[in-house]
Amino acid sequence: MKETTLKEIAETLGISITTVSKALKNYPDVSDKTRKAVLKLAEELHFTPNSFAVNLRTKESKTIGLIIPEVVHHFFSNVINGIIAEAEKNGYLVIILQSNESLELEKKQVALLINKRVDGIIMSLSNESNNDFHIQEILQKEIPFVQFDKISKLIPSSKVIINDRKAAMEAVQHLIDKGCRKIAHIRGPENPQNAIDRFLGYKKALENNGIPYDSKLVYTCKNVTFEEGLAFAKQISEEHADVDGVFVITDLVAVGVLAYFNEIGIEVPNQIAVIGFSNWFMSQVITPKLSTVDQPSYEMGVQAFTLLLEEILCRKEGKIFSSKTIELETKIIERDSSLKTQI
Amino acid sequence: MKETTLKEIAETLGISITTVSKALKNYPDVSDKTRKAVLKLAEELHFTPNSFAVNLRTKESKTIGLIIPEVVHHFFSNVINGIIAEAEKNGYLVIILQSNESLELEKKQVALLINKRVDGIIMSLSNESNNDFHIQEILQKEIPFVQFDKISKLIPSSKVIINDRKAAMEAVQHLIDKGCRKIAHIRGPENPQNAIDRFLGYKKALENNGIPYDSKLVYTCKNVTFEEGLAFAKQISEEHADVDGVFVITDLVAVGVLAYFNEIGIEVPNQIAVIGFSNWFMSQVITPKLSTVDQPSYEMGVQAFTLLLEEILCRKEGKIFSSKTIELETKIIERDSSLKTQI
DNA sequence: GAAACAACCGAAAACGTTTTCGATTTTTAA
DNA sequence: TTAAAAATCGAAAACGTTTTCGGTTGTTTC
Repeated sequence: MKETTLKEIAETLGISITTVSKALKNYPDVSDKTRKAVLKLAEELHFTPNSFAVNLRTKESKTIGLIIPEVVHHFFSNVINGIIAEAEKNGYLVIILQSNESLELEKKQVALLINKRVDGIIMSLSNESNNDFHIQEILQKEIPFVQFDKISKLIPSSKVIINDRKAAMEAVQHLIDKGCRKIAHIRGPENPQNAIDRFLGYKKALENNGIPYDSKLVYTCKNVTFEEGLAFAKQISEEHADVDGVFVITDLVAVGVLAYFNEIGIEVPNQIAVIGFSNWFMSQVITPKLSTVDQPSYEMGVQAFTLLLEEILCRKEGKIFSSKTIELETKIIERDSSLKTQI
Repeated sequence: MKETTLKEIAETLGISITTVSKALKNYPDVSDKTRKAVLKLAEELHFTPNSFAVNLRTKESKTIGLIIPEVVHHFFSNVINGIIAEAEKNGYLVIILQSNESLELEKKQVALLINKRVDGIIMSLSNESNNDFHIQEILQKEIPFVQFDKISKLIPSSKVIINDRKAAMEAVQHLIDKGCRKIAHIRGPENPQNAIDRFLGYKKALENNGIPYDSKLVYTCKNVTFEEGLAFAKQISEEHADVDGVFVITDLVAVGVLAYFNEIGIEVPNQIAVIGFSNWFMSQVITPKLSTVDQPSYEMGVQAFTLLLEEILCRKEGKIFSSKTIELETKIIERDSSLKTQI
């Protein structure tokens, strides 16, 4: 089960290790004759360079790390998909870790990746996270770093984002256009920038249309789950019988809202219209089909890796790197849950 | 940005690299005094061993590879979750690759992982795959290897599976118990063992109940998608108006079936009952709620890694390894789509 | 025929760690 | 006091690759 090495090839061919290595890497100072011989033998013996040795020598592993809050999540698994695909296309492999929305864990994961000496890190912050020490360490060690989705503006790095504020504004405007006048908002936790931005977009849309903002109509998720959707839908229907529209932080929660409304016989969309966010697959198969905001998740993954690779290559050449932010387009998906037939 | 090395510590302390290394690894032949000094300085300089060098020297990377057909899939992302969690608990990281159900790609991914010299590989085969050369290579190089979910019985390796035949039989029996007498089956592709086994379970259940098997009632998916669910539901309703139950290979397809039946006004479950497989999250939020077979996906991931680790450790000690198969329990989840109120 | 040049090759260092084995010092036993 | 045993240390090899730099041929030019 011995792996073939340069040394073996060199010895059977009666030449030096150096020449073998150069032949395989197409250095100009090796004759065609020996190059051919080396290539032939290498092929026969199924030679592949020992990546451990290559890593040590070149100080790079062609591996990147990805930290996300949760793998089992339609949005994130799509992003993973994009990152893996683009990474592979460029000869990189991806190590995936989960923070489970815990700052504690997130710190540990970062430490693990730094220890592994990955060539770069892509990350969506956990809810509690901000510009903490573990992030500082990444930056200070000049490890290429890209944030996406849940980012912190305080962290100077490349970012791939959407315009959450604008997208939320459009979503709420859509509800208003369909005739809603008293719109509740189920928002995400306090901390993450995108929860804040979506909330601001909600407020702005109301303002644009001369609808007074009422903080009692805003409900704040803690864990952003289906169950919270159920619970808040109950609260809304009990506390504000005249609400005629709900804008929900993400589809998973919105589906909970629909489930509750279905159960107690509140008619969606005519009595209360609902719009979600992210365009999860399930939103098109539930009844009524959920209107939502489409987020280009796969594309976000692709772009995140692309930015990371730029930084990796730039730093490798010793140049100073200046970070970039890419903002991708979102799109309102109109489905049944917001299409009131009567006003 | 220089990383601290053993050499640095050795020089500032005026001792040898050997001693520093031994002190850090608690070798017995270093005095308490020097050990303390080394530990203290290492702490101060934030020393962490260069993993590239460690890999080269120890010939292991504490990294495993995972190849699955598709990340964006409720079942697989749950398995990923279990594998990552258990791996991390044991000091291993996970590289994830997708085969996209393509044998071609799968071969490439295996080659990549072998090249990276991962310590082991966990894999769910693509539909086209069988005991091909790339798998042979894994076994022949004695790389620890575990199959799960879509396995090939021809490949001698550890496996984590469910009893698909039994589970399918129970699912169909459930339909029969609820009053179904003419049951269609939407099955998976020809090749994969679990599609075959579920089909056999379907047949067996009919036989057990004296219901004649009719091959015209069996529809075969190619890509196992929502859209195929829609299409086959249409076919079933048009070709066999008297079908009163459908057993579907997996929830994603079953949801397509429900969507079509909902659309054209076929009443589920009273007119046609439906049961799926895998217990996807979405099956509990659609209308009617989908009855299904619960598969312990997270646990499968945990067990898969556990088996892999066993093999890694066993081989490390040079012992010969004998593979194991773990079969996990499934459970029928009764929901609305199969609970006929009239027969 | 000498000088200049090109073409080809290899020795050796380096990457940073782990581990064997022999050397030295210190302690214990007699 | 001396011999044996224990405690402590370090030199060196090894893992397999990449790359620099100098050396040896052979070829061209005047």
